[in-house]
Amino acid sequence: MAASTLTEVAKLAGVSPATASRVLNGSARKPGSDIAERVRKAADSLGYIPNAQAQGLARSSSGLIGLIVHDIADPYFAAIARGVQEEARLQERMVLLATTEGGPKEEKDAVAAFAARRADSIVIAGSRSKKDGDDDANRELAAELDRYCRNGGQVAVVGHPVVGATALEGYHVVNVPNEELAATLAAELARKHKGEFVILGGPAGLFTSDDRIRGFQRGLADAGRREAEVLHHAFNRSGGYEAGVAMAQRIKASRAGSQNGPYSPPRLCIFAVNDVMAIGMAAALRSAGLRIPQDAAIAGFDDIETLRDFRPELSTVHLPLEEIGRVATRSAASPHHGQEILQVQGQVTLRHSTEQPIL
Amino acid sequence: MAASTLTEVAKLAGVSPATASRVLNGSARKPGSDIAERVRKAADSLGYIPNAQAQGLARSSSGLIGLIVHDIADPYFAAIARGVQEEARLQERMVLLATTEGGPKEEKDAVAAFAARRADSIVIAGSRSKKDGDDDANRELAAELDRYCRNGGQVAVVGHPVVGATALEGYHVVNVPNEELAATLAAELARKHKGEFVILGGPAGLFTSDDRIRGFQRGLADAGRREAEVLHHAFNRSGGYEAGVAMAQRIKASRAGSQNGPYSPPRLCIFAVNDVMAIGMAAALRSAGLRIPQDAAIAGFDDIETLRDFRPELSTVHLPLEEIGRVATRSAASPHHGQEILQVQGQVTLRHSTEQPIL
DNA sequence: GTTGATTGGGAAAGCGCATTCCCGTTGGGA
DNA sequence: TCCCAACGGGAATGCGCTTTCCCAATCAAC
Repeated sequence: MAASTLTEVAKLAGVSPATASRVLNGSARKPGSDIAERVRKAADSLGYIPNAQAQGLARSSSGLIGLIVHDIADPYFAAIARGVQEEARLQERMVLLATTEGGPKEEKDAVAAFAARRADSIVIAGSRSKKDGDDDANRELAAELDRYCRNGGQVAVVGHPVVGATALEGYHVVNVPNEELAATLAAELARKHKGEFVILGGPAGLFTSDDRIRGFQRGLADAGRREAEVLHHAFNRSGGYEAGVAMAQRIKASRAGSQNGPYSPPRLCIFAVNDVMAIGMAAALRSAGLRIPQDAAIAGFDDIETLRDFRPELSTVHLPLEEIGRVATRSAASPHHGQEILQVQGQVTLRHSTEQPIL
Repeated sequence: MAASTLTEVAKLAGVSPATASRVLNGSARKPGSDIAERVRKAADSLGYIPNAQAQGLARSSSGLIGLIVHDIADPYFAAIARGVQEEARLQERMVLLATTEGGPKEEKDAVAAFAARRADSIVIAGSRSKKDGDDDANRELAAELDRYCRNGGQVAVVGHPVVGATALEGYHVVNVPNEELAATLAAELARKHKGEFVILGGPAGLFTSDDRIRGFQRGLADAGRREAEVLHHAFNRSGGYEAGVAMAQRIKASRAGSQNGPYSPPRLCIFAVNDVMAIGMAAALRSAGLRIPQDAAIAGFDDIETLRDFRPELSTVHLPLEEIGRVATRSAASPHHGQEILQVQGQVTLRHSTEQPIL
């Protein structure tokens, strides 16, 4: 038995398909209550489920929201996805998921796929990047997005405007003040921490990472501190761990070199551009026998919920991730004239991982 | 400018829509190469993107996979979702996401929505439950699933057959040996741990939770140990934390009561039915000043990746979550005659949180 | 050279629904 | 009582695509 159609319902109820449609799928015209009742009963008895594809075709809109993330298992994206999902439910739409591992090529494909499905709006949560060799793909991505917008689609981007987007109509940007927050974090750390700083960044060219690095350096400079060395590693836990292995050796070496004096060399403060990298770093240092914050201070960024139970508690910058997802999705639902820019607030949150060791 | 259509492409290329369709959208019949070339060029110059809704309508299949989870931000579900997503990409399909908070009513709605969108298959990752008052909703869910299957849909369920499902055609069950693994865990713990056991479960009626509780009790019994007390709390971190607050008091009280003797009362071993509950419990105990594993041993279930960096390292049962997602999705893609049952393997993994304190 | 098989393209019929347009009824105002 | 407006329902069209069916042309075989 194939799924029953509107026509079958209409026939059973003894009315025309038009009337059945009006009764069942919220039209402006409301048929008489007796007829409506009959139709509804017929639909019920047949177990009628409207064919969303046909509906979408007819009214050219799909009730779909496309969500683009790097990796749904990354808690950062998972949190945003939850916000998107919540808001989607309010809008009575469904979320279509695409993961891209951060590649512009994959992002372009995802946008095309969403466009093909006539998604009402697209939320891009994954940060864009500008690596060498990505130029072409980025251009294509921008072209694809422009086309999507010209066709009436709405695009909400988290964190950063799309590079090279020419059409402004239909673009919504949820601006995350990465740079400012990183600067504030640097300022606060500089006040308490007198040693050197090292920045553990993602791949060069990744906007989110670059912004946070730039902000942190600026904060250091404003506090009259030297520019920090920058390490580039993968934007995930492994990247942090890998960096941590090297870092541990370095810390130990520098200690060994100054064994003659009564004071150990000044403690390093490591700023990882996101929490999972910070955790990777911390894990590597710990397994090398170093203690945090005694042997090195560590700060992250994002304030991932699952990591709140990590010890020592991680100093970080709180970002309202779910809220970001909600805001992006909401804004994309209400077509705005011209490009819309939304702000969200973050909050520097110092915890135990950057505390002063008690001497 | 609206998105261009197949007809427009055909017109520009000077062929019929039928031919254009055959060229662009993989049909069995391959038009001549010169014509194909012309069509492809036309499509390219117009930036043609096939309308997936129309395609879906015409060939009555959508290229969509519906995924049902309780909460996408829960790392357990996020990991499964990643597996689903990976496999979906291989199948060249997209993932439609629905979150239900575990409510049968919401699950039914999600299934209906997927059916409306003519999803090719549905993966249900969230465990079903059988609480009082859920009976009606569960029946409706089963009915909805049955209908979906009768209409040719494929359903893959993780962990547990759907209660009350009558149609067997189109059902795939990825069987997670929760009970056996919990029993093994209990056996291994019983060998090392001589004190009392307490089980921290989810809400009564939640299958996953109930299975693990039952298995653990069986394991204890087989080892000749007393049945463990069972606590029921929310199936997430807060539930664990809440239970932990009470537990901390209890442990302290029992200590105070036996201050006269030289030995402190035997250490408790707490089995939480999932990792996030275990973490919540651990956090609560810790903030009450208790140490793990010295003051209480804790074990979880699932082996959530993000929690690997938690200290003390959590004893748990490893589940190949991504693999589970992949397997479920793969199996749902290949219509099976009758009900298909798949097995996945878990692995008891003892770590520091249940180690013997050094006396 | 004729016939039958095969190929390659087009015309047309849906897929299931929304919606416009049309027509028959009814109700109210003059 | 008559006319016009408003209403309530149905027929028909089209959304964009796939696919069946049909037809003309080409080819091989006899």
